[in-house]
Amino acid sequence: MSGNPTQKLAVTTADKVFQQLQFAIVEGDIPAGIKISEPGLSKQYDVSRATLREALNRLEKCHLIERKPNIGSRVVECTIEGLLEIYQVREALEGMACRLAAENMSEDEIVDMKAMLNKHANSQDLKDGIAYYQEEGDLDFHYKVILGSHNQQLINLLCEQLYHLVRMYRIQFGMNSPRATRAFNEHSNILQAIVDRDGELAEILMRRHIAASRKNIENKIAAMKQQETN
Amino acid sequence: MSGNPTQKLAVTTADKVFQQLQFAIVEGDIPAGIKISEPGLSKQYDVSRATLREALNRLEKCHLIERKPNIGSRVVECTIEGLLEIYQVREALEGMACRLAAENMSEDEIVDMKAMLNKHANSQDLKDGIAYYQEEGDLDFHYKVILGSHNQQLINLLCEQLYHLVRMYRIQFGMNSPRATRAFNEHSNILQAIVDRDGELAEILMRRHIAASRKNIENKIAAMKQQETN
DNA sequence: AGACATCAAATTGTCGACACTTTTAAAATA
DNA sequence: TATTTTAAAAGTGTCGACAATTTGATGTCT
Repeated sequence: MSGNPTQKLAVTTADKVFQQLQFAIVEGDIPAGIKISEPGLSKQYDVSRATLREALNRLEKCHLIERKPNIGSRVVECTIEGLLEIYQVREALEGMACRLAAENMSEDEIVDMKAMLNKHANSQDLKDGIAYYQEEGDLDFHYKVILGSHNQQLINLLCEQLYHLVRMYRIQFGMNSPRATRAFNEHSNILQAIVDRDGELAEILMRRHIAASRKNIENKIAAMKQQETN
Repeated sequence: MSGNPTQKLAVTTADKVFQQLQFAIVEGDIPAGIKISEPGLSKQYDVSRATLREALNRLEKCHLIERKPNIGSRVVECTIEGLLEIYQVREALEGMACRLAAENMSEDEIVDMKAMLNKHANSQDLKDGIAYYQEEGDLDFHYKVILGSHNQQLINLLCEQLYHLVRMYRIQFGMNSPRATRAFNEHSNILQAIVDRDGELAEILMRRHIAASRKNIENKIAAMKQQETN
Protein backbone atom coordinates (compact mmCIF):
# COMPACT_ATOMS: atom_id res chain seq x y z
CA MET A 1 0.00 0.00 0.00
CA SER A 2 2.34 2.70 -1.22
CA GLY A 3 1.12 6.23 -0.67
CA ASN A 4 1.39 9.57 -2.36
CA PRO A 5 4.77 9.60 -4.14
CA THR A 6 5.15 13.37 -3.91
CA GLN A 7 4.48 13.60 -0.18
CA LYS A 8 7.42 15.41 1.43
CA LEU A 9 8.69 14.05 4.71
CA ALA A 10 7.69 16.34 7.54
CA VAL A 11 10.69 18.30 8.81
CA THR A 12 8.91 21.07 10.67
CA THR A 13 6.25 20.63 13.34
CA ALA A 14 3.74 22.46 11.16
CA ASP A 15 4.38 19.75 8.56
CA LYS A 16 3.58 17.00 11.04
CA VAL A 17 0.40 18.68 12.24
CA PHE A 18 -0.61 19.22 8.62
CA GLN A 19 -0.14 15.55 7.77
CA GLN A 20 -2.09 14.42 10.83
CA LEU A 21 -4.94 16.82 10.10
CA GLN A 22 -4.93 15.84 6.45
CA PHE A 23 -5.28 12.18 7.37
CA ALA A 24 -7.98 12.92 9.92
CA ILE A 25 -10.03 14.95 7.44
CA VAL A 26 -9.65 12.51 4.55
CA GLU A 27 -10.62 9.58 6.78
CA GLY A 28 -13.54 11.51 8.21
CA ASP A 29 -12.25 11.52 11.79
CA ILE A 30 -12.78 15.25 11.55
CA PRO A 31 -16.22 15.37 9.94
CA ALA A 32 -16.86 17.08 6.62
CA GLY A 33 -18.44 20.51 6.86
CA ILE A 34 -17.50 21.06 10.48
CA LYS A 35 -16.16 24.35 11.82
CA ILE A 36 -12.50 24.30 12.82
CA SER A 37 -11.54 25.85 16.16
CA GLU A 38 -7.99 27.17 16.13
CA PRO A 39 -7.68 27.32 19.93
CA GLY A 40 -9.20 23.86 20.24
CA LEU A 41 -6.97 22.16 17.70
CA SER A 42 -3.82 23.94 18.89
CA LYS A 43 -4.44 22.57 22.39
CA GLN A 44 -5.33 19.13 21.04
CA TYR A 45 -2.10 18.85 19.04
CA ASP A 46 -0.11 20.76 21.69
CA VAL A 47 1.25 23.44 19.36
CA SER A 48 0.91 27.20 19.25
CA ARG A 49 -1.78 28.82 17.15
CA ALA A 50 0.86 30.18 14.77
CA THR A 51 2.02 26.66 13.99
CA LEU A 52 -1.53 25.41 13.65
CA ARG A 53 -2.38 28.24 11.27
CA GLU A 54 0.61 27.29 9.15
CA ALA A 55 -0.83 23.78 8.94
CA LEU A 56 -4.27 25.19 8.09
CA ASN A 57 -2.75 27.14 5.21
CA ARG A 58 -1.49 23.91 3.70
CA LEU A 59 -4.83 22.22 4.18
CA GLU A 60 -6.38 25.13 2.33
CA LYS A 61 -3.88 24.68 -0.48
CA CYS A 62 -5.20 21.18 -1.17
CA HIS A 63 -8.80 22.35 -0.80
CA LEU A 64 -9.52 20.28 2.29
CA ILE A 65 -10.66 23.33 4.27
CA GLU A 66 -12.10 26.72 3.32
CA ARG A 67 -11.23 29.94 5.14
CA LYS A 68 -13.19 33.15 5.41
CA PRO A 69 -11.53 36.26 6.82
CA ASN A 70 -12.50 37.03 10.41
CA ILE A 71 -14.82 34.03 10.42
CA GLY A 72 -12.64 30.95 10.41
CA SER A 73 -12.10 27.64 8.69
CA ARG A 74 -14.49 24.83 7.78
CA VAL A 75 -13.77 21.36 6.48
CA VAL A 76 -15.11 21.11 2.92
CA GLU A 77 -18.43 19.40 2.36
CA CYS A 78 -18.69 16.27 0.24
CA THR A 79 -21.47 16.98 -2.21
CA ILE A 80 -22.45 15.18 -5.38
CA GLU A 81 -21.88 18.37 -7.36
CA GLY A 82 -18.41 18.68 -5.86
CA LEU A 83 -17.63 15.11 -6.82
CA LEU A 84 -18.72 15.75 -10.40
CA GLU A 85 -16.56 18.87 -10.56
CA ILE A 86 -13.48 17.03 -9.36
CA TYR A 87 -13.91 14.26 -11.89
CA GLN A 88 -14.30 16.79 -14.69
CA VAL A 89 -11.01 18.37 -13.65
CA ARG A 90 -9.37 14.97 -13.36
CA GLU A 91 -10.61 14.01 -16.82
CA ALA A 92 -9.01 17.11 -18.31
CA LEU A 93 -5.74 17.05 -16.37
CA GLU A 94 -5.08 13.32 -16.27
CA GLY A 95 -6.03 13.05 -19.92
CA MET A 96 -3.34 15.59 -20.73
CA ALA A 97 -0.93 13.91 -18.31
CA CYS A 98 -1.47 10.61 -20.05
CA ARG A 99 -0.83 12.15 -23.47
CA LEU A 100 2.41 13.66 -22.19
CA ALA A 101 3.38 10.41 -20.46
CA ALA A 102 3.11 8.62 -23.81
CA GLU A 103 5.39 11.24 -25.30
CA ASN A 104 7.88 11.74 -22.47
CA MET A 105 8.11 8.62 -20.31
CA SER A 106 11.56 7.02 -20.13
CA GLU A 107 12.02 3.36 -20.98
CA ASP A 108 12.77 2.68 -17.32
CA GLU A 109 9.51 4.22 -16.25
CA ILE A 110 7.62 2.10 -18.76
CA VAL A 111 9.32 -1.06 -17.53
CA ASP A 112 8.32 -0.06 -14.03
CA MET A 113 4.68 0.37 -15.02
CA LYS A 114 4.59 -3.00 -16.76
CA ALA A 115 5.96 -4.65 -13.63
CA MET A 116 3.34 -2.95 -11.51
CA LEU A 117 0.48 -4.09 -13.74
CA ASN A 118 1.81 -7.65 -13.65
CA LYS A 119 1.86 -7.53 -9.89
CA HIS A 120 -1.72 -6.28 -9.88
CA ALA A 121 -2.77 -9.04 -12.25
CA ASN A 122 -1.30 -11.72 -10.02
CA SER A 123 -2.56 -10.43 -6.71
CA GLN A 124 -5.89 -10.01 -8.41
CA ASP A 125 -5.94 -13.68 -9.36
CA LEU A 126 -5.00 -14.52 -5.81
CA LYS A 127 -7.81 -12.65 -4.12
CA ASP A 128 -10.27 -11.06 -6.43
CA GLY A 129 -12.51 -9.30 -3.99
CA ILE A 130 -10.11 -7.34 -1.82
CA ALA A 131 -11.14 -3.82 -2.66
CA TYR A 132 -8.62 -2.11 -0.42
CA TYR A 133 -5.61 -3.29 -2.32
CA GLN A 134 -7.26 -2.57 -5.62
CA GLU A 135 -7.90 0.95 -4.37
CA GLU A 136 -4.22 1.50 -3.68
CA GLY A 137 -3.29 -0.22 -6.92
CA ASP A 138 -5.56 2.13 -8.87
CA LEU A 139 -3.96 5.16 -7.22
CA ASP A 140 -0.47 3.80 -7.86
CA PHE A 141 -1.25 3.44 -11.56
CA HIS A 142 -2.60 6.97 -11.85
CA TYR A 143 0.32 8.39 -9.88
CA LYS A 144 2.84 6.75 -12.18
CA VAL A 145 1.12 8.11 -15.28
CA ILE A 146 1.03 11.60 -13.80
CA LEU A 147 4.70 11.49 -12.83
CA GLY A 148 5.46 10.16 -16.31
CA SER A 149 4.14 13.37 -17.85
CA HIS A 150 7.30 15.09 -16.59
CA ASN A 151 5.20 18.24 -16.23
CA GLN A 152 5.77 19.73 -12.78
CA GLN A 153 2.65 21.87 -12.89
CA LEU A 154 0.50 18.85 -13.65
CA ILE A 155 2.25 16.75 -11.01
CA ASN A 156 1.77 19.41 -8.40
CA LEU A 157 -1.88 20.09 -9.23
CA LEU A 158 -2.86 16.44 -9.31
CA CYS A 159 -0.67 14.73 -6.71
CA GLU A 160 -0.41 17.46 -4.12
CA GLN A 161 -3.73 19.25 -4.47
CA LEU A 162 -6.48 17.20 -6.05
CA TYR A 163 -5.73 13.66 -4.92
CA HIS A 164 -6.35 14.26 -1.24
CA LEU A 165 -9.82 15.42 -2.19
CA VAL A 166 -10.28 12.40 -4.46
CA ARG A 167 -9.36 10.06 -1.61
CA MET A 168 -11.66 11.94 0.76
CA TYR A 169 -14.62 11.50 -1.56
CA ARG A 170 -13.86 7.83 -2.18
CA ILE A 171 -13.58 7.06 1.52
CA GLN A 172 -16.49 9.14 2.74
CA PHE A 173 -18.84 7.95 0.00
CA GLY A 174 -17.66 4.39 0.66
CA MET A 175 -16.46 3.83 -2.90
CA ASN A 176 -14.35 0.70 -2.60
CA SER A 177 -13.63 0.47 -6.29
CA PRO A 178 -16.29 -2.09 -7.25
CA ARG A 179 -15.10 -2.46 -10.83
CA ALA A 180 -11.72 -4.02 -10.21
CA THR A 181 -11.26 -6.28 -13.21
CA ARG A 182 -12.72 -3.77 -15.61
CA ALA A 183 -10.46 -1.00 -14.34
CA PHE A 184 -7.52 -3.35 -14.64
CA ASN A 185 -8.28 -3.98 -18.30
CA GLU A 186 -8.60 -0.26 -18.94
CA HIS A 187 -5.26 0.29 -17.25
CA SER A 188 -3.72 -2.31 -19.53
CA ASN A 189 -5.05 -0.62 -22.64
CA ILE A 190 -3.78 2.76 -21.49
CA LEU A 191 -0.33 1.36 -20.82
CA GLN A 192 -0.31 -0.19 -24.29
CA ALA A 193 -1.00 3.22 -25.83
CA ILE A 194 1.88 4.64 -23.80
CA VAL A 195 4.16 1.83 -24.92
CA ASP A 196 3.16 2.62 -28.51
CA ARG A 197 3.97 6.32 -27.85
CA ASP A 198 0.46 7.13 -29.07
CA GLY A 199 -0.28 10.27 -27.06
CA GLU A 200 -3.59 11.02 -28.73
CA LEU A 201 -5.02 7.57 -28.02
CA ALA A 202 -3.55 7.53 -24.51
CA GLU A 203 -5.39 10.75 -23.69
CA ILE A 204 -8.69 9.47 -25.08
CA LEU A 205 -8.45 6.19 -23.17
CA MET A 206 -7.56 7.92 -19.90
CA ARG A 207 -10.45 10.32 -20.27
CA ARG A 208 -12.87 7.48 -20.90
CA HIS A 209 -11.40 5.56 -17.95
CA ILE A 210 -12.02 8.45 -15.59
CA ALA A 211 -15.43 9.21 -17.06
CA ALA A 212 -16.41 5.56 -16.57
CA SER A 213 -15.24 5.71 -12.98
CA ARG A 214 -17.30 8.83 -12.44
CA LYS A 215 -20.43 7.30 -13.95
CA ASN A 216 -19.93 4.24 -11.82
CA ILE A 217 -19.89 6.36 -8.69
CA GLU A 218 -22.87 8.40 -9.82
CA ASN A 219 -24.87 5.22 -10.37
CA LYS A 220 -23.96 3.97 -6.93
CA ILE A 221 -25.05 7.24 -5.39
CA ALA A 222 -28.28 7.18 -7.34
CA ALA A 223 -28.90 3.65 -6.04
CA MET A 224 -28.26 4.82 -2.48
CA LYS A 225 -30.77 7.62 -2.89
CA GLN A 226 -33.27 5.17 -4.33
CA GLN A 227 -32.84 2.98 -1.28
CA GLU A 228 -33.33 5.88 1.08
CA THR A 229 -36.78 6.64 -0.27
CA ASN A 230 -37.88 2.99 0.22
CA MET B 1 -9.26 47.14 -18.47
CA SER B 2 -11.22 44.94 -16.13
CA GLY B 3 -9.13 42.68 -13.98
CA ASN B 4 -9.44 39.24 -12.45
CA PRO B 5 -13.17 38.72 -11.78
CA THR B 6 -12.57 36.37 -8.86
CA GLN B 7 -10.20 38.67 -6.98
CA LYS B 8 -11.56 39.12 -3.47
CA LEU B 9 -11.41 42.62 -2.04
CA ALA B 10 -8.73 42.81 0.61
CA VAL B 11 -10.31 42.97 4.06
CA THR B 12 -7.30 42.00 6.17
CA THR B 13 -3.87 43.59 6.08
CA ALA B 14 -2.34 40.29 4.99
CA ASP B 15 -4.69 40.49 1.99
CA LYS B 16 -3.42 43.92 1.07
CA VAL B 17 0.23 42.93 1.39
CA PHE B 18 -0.50 39.83 -0.68
CA GLN B 19 -2.08 41.86 -3.48
CA GLN B 20 0.79 44.35 -3.53
CA LEU B 21 3.39 41.60 -3.60
CA GLN B 22 1.45 39.73 -6.26
CA PHE B 23 1.40 42.81 -8.46
CA ALA B 24 5.08 43.50 -7.83
CA ILE B 25 6.10 39.97 -8.74
CA VAL B 26 3.91 39.71 -11.82
CA GLU B 27 5.15 43.06 -13.12
CA GLY B 28 8.75 42.13 -12.38
CA ASP B 29 9.32 44.88 -9.80
CA ILE B 30 10.45 42.03 -7.59
CA PRO B 31 12.66 40.10 -10.02
CA ALA B 32 12.02 36.47 -10.93
CA GLY B 33 14.22 33.96 -9.16
CA ILE B 34 15.22 36.29 -6.35
CA LYS B 35 15.40 35.25 -2.72
CA ILE B 36 12.74 36.77 -0.49
CA SER B 37 13.81 38.21 2.85
CA GLU B 38 11.04 38.04 5.42
CA PRO B 39 12.59 40.64 7.75
CA GLY B 40 13.30 42.92 4.79
CA LEU B 41 9.82 42.78 3.27
CA SER B 42 8.09 43.04 6.64
CA LYS B 43 9.97 46.29 7.30
CA GLN B 44 9.36 47.53 3.76
CA TYR B 45 5.60 47.00 4.01
CA ASP B 46 5.54 47.94 7.69
CA VAL B 47 3.86 44.80 8.96
CA SER B 48 4.93 42.06 11.33
CA ARG B 49 6.57 38.92 10.05
CA ALA B 50 3.49 36.88 10.94
CA THR B 51 1.37 39.01 8.64
CA LEU B 52 3.97 38.89 5.90
CA ARG B 53 4.19 35.10 6.17
CA GLU B 54 0.42 34.91 5.77
CA ALA B 55 0.82 36.85 2.54
CA LEU B 56 3.66 34.59 1.44
CA ASN B 57 1.42 31.57 1.94
CA ARG B 58 -1.06 33.01 -0.54
CA LEU B 59 1.68 33.79 -3.01
CA GLU B 60 2.74 30.17 -2.73
CA LYS B 61 -0.83 29.06 -3.39
CA CYS B 62 -0.74 30.71 -6.82
CA HIS B 63 2.77 29.41 -7.51
CA LEU B 64 4.40 32.84 -7.59
CA ILE B 65 6.95 31.86 -4.93
CA GLU B 66 8.43 28.57 -3.76
CA ARG B 67 9.23 27.81 -0.14
CA LYS B 68 11.71 25.36 1.33
CA PRO B 69 11.63 24.56 5.05
CA ASN B 70 14.32 26.35 7.07
CA ILE B 71 15.68 27.91 3.87
CA GLY B 72 13.14 30.48 2.78
CA SER B 73 11.17 31.68 -0.22
CA ARG B 74 12.18 32.46 -3.79
CA VAL B 75 10.23 34.10 -6.57
CA VAL B 76 9.64 31.52 -9.30
CA GLU B 77 11.86 31.60 -12.38
CA CYS B 78 10.42 32.23 -15.82
CA THR B 79 11.80 29.43 -17.97
CA ILE B 80 10.76 28.27 -21.39
CA GLU B 81 10.03 24.82 -19.98
CA GLY B 82 7.81 26.39 -17.33
CA LEU B 83 5.94 28.34 -19.97
CA LEU B 84 5.32 25.18 -21.97
CA GLU B 85 4.06 23.39 -18.88
CA ILE B 86 1.60 26.13 -18.07
CA TYR B 87 0.20 26.19 -21.56
CA GLN B 88 -0.25 22.43 -21.51
CA VAL B 89 -2.24 22.76 -18.29
CA ARG B 90 -4.23 25.64 -19.75
CA GLU B 91 -5.01 23.65 -22.87
CA ALA B 92 -6.42 20.82 -20.77
CA LEU B 93 -8.32 22.91 -18.22
CA GLU B 94 -9.64 25.66 -20.45
CA GLY B 95 -10.60 23.12 -23.07
CA MET B 96 -12.75 21.39 -20.48
CA ALA B 97 -14.02 24.73 -19.20
CA CYS B 98 -15.08 25.68 -22.70
CA ARG B 99 -16.90 22.37 -23.17
CA LEU B 100 -18.77 22.90 -19.92
CA ALA B 101 -19.47 26.54 -20.78
CA ALA B 102 -21.18 25.40 -23.96
CA GLU B 103 -23.30 23.05 -21.87
CA ASN B 104 -23.98 25.20 -18.83
CA MET B 105 -23.83 28.89 -19.71
CA SER B 106 -27.02 30.84 -19.10
CA GLU B 107 -28.59 32.87 -21.89
CA ASP B 108 -27.68 36.03 -20.02
CA GLU B 109 -24.04 35.04 -19.90
CA ILE B 110 -24.04 34.32 -23.64
CA VAL B 111 -25.61 37.71 -24.37
CA ASP B 112 -22.90 39.26 -22.24
CA MET B 113 -20.16 37.50 -24.18
CA LYS B 114 -21.62 38.57 -27.52
CA ALA B 115 -21.67 42.18 -26.34
CA MET B 116 -18.06 41.93 -25.24
CA LEU B 117 -16.90 40.55 -28.57
CA ASN B 118 -18.76 43.32 -30.38
CA LYS B 119 -17.00 45.88 -28.24
CA HIS B 120 -13.67 44.27 -29.05
CA ALA B 121 -14.47 44.27 -32.76
CA ASN B 122 -15.26 47.98 -32.74
CA SER B 123 -12.33 49.13 -30.68
CA GLN B 124 -10.20 46.93 -32.85
CA ASP B 125 -11.38 48.78 -35.95
CA LEU B 126 -10.70 52.02 -34.16
CA LYS B 127 -7.13 51.32 -33.22
CA ASP B 128 -5.77 48.08 -34.52
CA GLY B 129 -2.35 48.07 -32.99
CA ILE B 130 -2.96 48.75 -29.33
CA ALA B 131 -1.70 45.54 -27.79
CA TYR B 132 -2.45 46.54 -24.22
CA TYR B 133 -6.18 46.68 -24.68
CA GLN B 134 -6.14 43.52 -26.75
CA GLU B 135 -4.25 41.88 -23.93
CA GLU B 136 -6.96 42.74 -21.43
CA GLY B 137 -9.61 41.83 -23.94
CA ASP B 138 -8.11 38.39 -24.42
CA LEU B 139 -8.06 37.80 -20.68
CA ASP B 140 -11.64 39.01 -20.34
CA PHE B 141 -12.78 36.52 -22.96
CA HIS B 142 -11.02 33.62 -21.29
CA TYR B 143 -12.29 34.64 -17.86
CA LYS B 144 -15.88 34.69 -19.07
CA VAL B 145 -15.56 31.24 -20.62
CA ILE B 146 -14.05 29.86 -17.43
CA LEU B 147 -16.76 31.38 -15.25
CA GLY B 148 -19.34 30.04 -17.72
CA SER B 149 -18.26 26.49 -16.94
CA HIS B 150 -19.99 26.87 -13.55
CA ASN B 151 -17.37 24.50 -12.16
CA GLN B 152 -15.94 25.98 -8.99
CA GLN B 153 -12.85 23.77 -9.02
CA LEU B 154 -12.00 24.87 -12.55
CA ILE B 155 -12.70 28.51 -11.76
CA ASN B 156 -10.49 28.40 -8.71
CA LEU B 157 -7.62 26.58 -10.40
CA LEU B 158 -7.59 28.83 -13.45
CA CYS B 159 -8.60 32.26 -12.19
CA GLU B 160 -7.01 32.23 -8.75
CA GLN B 161 -3.96 30.06 -9.27
CA LEU B 162 -2.80 29.79 -12.85
CA TYR B 163 -3.65 33.16 -14.33
CA HIS B 164 -1.26 35.18 -12.21
CA LEU B 165 1.51 33.00 -13.56
CA VAL B 166 0.20 33.41 -17.09
CA ARG B 167 0.25 37.18 -16.73
CA MET B 168 3.72 37.04 -15.22
CA TYR B 169 5.07 35.11 -18.18
CA ARG B 170 3.35 37.37 -20.70
CA ILE B 171 4.70 40.51 -19.11
CA GLN B 172 8.22 39.31 -18.38
CA PHE B 173 8.67 37.74 -21.79
CA GLY B 174 7.20 40.89 -23.37
CA MET B 175 4.36 39.06 -25.10
CA ASN B 176 2.05 41.86 -26.16
CA SER B 177 -0.37 39.60 -27.97
CA PRO B 178 0.96 40.10 -31.51
CA ARG B 179 -1.81 38.14 -33.17
CA ALA B 180 -4.74 40.37 -32.35
CA THR B 181 -7.05 39.94 -35.34
CA ARG B 182 -6.40 36.22 -35.58
CA ALA B 183 -7.13 35.70 -31.90
CA PHE B 184 -10.31 37.72 -32.32
CA ASN B 185 -11.51 35.44 -35.10
CA GLU B 186 -10.75 32.38 -33.01
CA HIS B 187 -12.70 33.88 -30.12
CA SER B 188 -15.64 34.42 -32.46
CA ASN B 189 -15.62 30.81 -33.59
CA ILE B 190 -15.42 29.56 -30.01
CA LEU B 191 -18.37 31.73 -29.02
CA GLN B 192 -20.36 30.38 -31.97
CA ALA B 193 -19.76 26.83 -30.75
CA ILE B 194 -20.97 27.88 -27.31
CA VAL B 195 -24.06 29.50 -28.80
CA ASP B 196 -24.72 26.25 -30.67
CA ARG B 197 -24.31 24.36 -27.37
CA ASP B 198 -21.72 22.20 -29.10
CA GLY B 199 -19.49 21.30 -26.18
CA GLU B 200 -17.27 18.92 -28.10
CA LEU B 201 -16.44 21.48 -30.80
CA ALA B 202 -16.06 24.25 -28.25
CA GLU B 203 -13.43 22.21 -26.40
CA ILE B 204 -11.50 21.43 -29.60
CA LEU B 205 -11.50 25.05 -30.74
CA MET B 206 -10.35 26.34 -27.36
CA ARG B 207 -7.55 23.80 -27.22
CA ARG B 208 -6.39 24.81 -30.68
CA HIS B 209 -6.65 28.48 -29.74
CA ILE B 210 -4.39 28.01 -26.72
CA ALA B 211 -2.01 25.74 -28.59
CA ALA B 212 -1.71 28.38 -31.33
CA SER B 213 -0.99 31.02 -28.73
CA ARG B 214 1.69 28.82 -27.22
CA LYS B 215 3.33 28.15 -30.59
CA ASN B 216 3.26 31.85 -31.33
CA ILE B 217 5.14 32.56 -28.13
CA GLU B 218 7.59 29.74 -28.72
CA ASN B 219 8.38 31.12 -32.17
CA LYS B 220 8.94 34.55 -30.75
CA ILE B 221 11.31 33.16 -28.13
CA ALA B 222 13.14 31.15 -30.77
CA ALA B 223 13.53 34.34 -32.81
CA MET B 224 14.91 36.14 -29.74
CA LYS B 225 17.46 33.41 -29.20
CA GLN B 226 18.39 33.56 -32.86
CA GLN B 227 19.00 37.27 -32.50
CA GLU B 228 21.15 36.80 -29.42
CA THR B 229 23.60 34.59 -31.27
CA ASN B 230 24.00 37.17 -34.05
C1' DA C 1 -44.11 36.76 21.26
C1' DG C 2 -40.92 38.80 18.17
C1' DA C 3 -37.59 42.29 16.68
C1' DC C 4 -33.91 45.18 18.01
C1' DA C 5 -30.14 47.13 20.87
C1' DT C 6 -26.36 46.14 24.32
C1' DC C 7 -22.89 43.88 26.38
C1' DA C 8 -19.83 39.84 27.50
C1' DA C 9 -17.46 35.82 25.77
C1' DA C 10 -15.09 33.59 22.25
C1' DT C 11 -12.48 33.66 17.95
C1' DT C 12 -9.49 35.48 14.50
C1' DG C 13 -5.78 38.81 13.09
C1' DT C 14 -1.52 40.90 14.34
C1' DC C 15 2.54 41.77 16.99
C1' DG C 16 7.23 41.32 19.21
C1' DA C 17 10.38 38.02 21.33
C1' DC C 18 12.85 33.70 21.63
C1' DA C 19 14.68 29.02 19.83
C1' DC C 20 16.64 26.60 16.32
C1' DT C 21 18.74 26.21 11.70
C1' DT C 22 21.36 27.89 7.93
C1' DT C 23 24.64 30.98 6.01
C1' DT C 24 28.84 33.83 6.39
C1' DA C 25 33.19 34.93 7.51
C1' DA C 26 37.19 34.46 10.08
C1' DA C 27 40.64 31.45 12.19
C1' DA C 28 43.26 27.34 12.30
C1' DT C 29 45.38 23.42 10.29
C1' DA C 30 47.73 20.76 6.72
C1' DT D 1 47.52 28.39 -0.70
C1' DA D 2 43.81 25.32 -0.02
C1' DT D 3 40.88 22.94 3.13
C1' DT D 4 38.68 22.27 7.40
C1' DT D 5 37.00 24.25 12.00
C1' DT D 6 34.80 27.44 14.53
C1' DA D 7 32.16 31.14 15.79
C1' DA D 8 29.27 35.03 14.77
C1' DA D 9 25.55 36.84 12.06
C1' DA D 10 21.35 36.38 9.75
C1' DG D 11 17.13 33.98 8.77
C1' DT D 12 13.26 30.84 9.60
C1' DG D 13 10.13 28.38 12.90
C1' DT D 14 7.56 28.70 17.04
C1' DC D 15 5.55 30.84 21.01
C1' DG D 16 2.52 33.70 24.11
C1' DA D 17 0.03 38.07 24.43
C1' DC D 18 -2.76 41.87 22.74
C1' DA D 19 -6.08 44.14 19.38
C1' DA D 20 -10.01 43.84 16.36
C1' DT D 21 -13.91 41.34 14.94
C1' DT D 22 -17.58 38.10 15.31
C1' DT D 23 -20.73 35.34 18.06
C1' DG D 24 -24.14 34.52 21.69
C1' DA D 25 -26.80 35.95 25.44
C1' DT D 26 -29.33 39.25 27.93
C1' DG D 27 -32.47 42.74 28.30
C1' DT D 28 -35.62 46.26 26.32
C1' DC D 29 -39.18 48.02 23.41
C1' DT D 30 -43.19 47.57 20.15
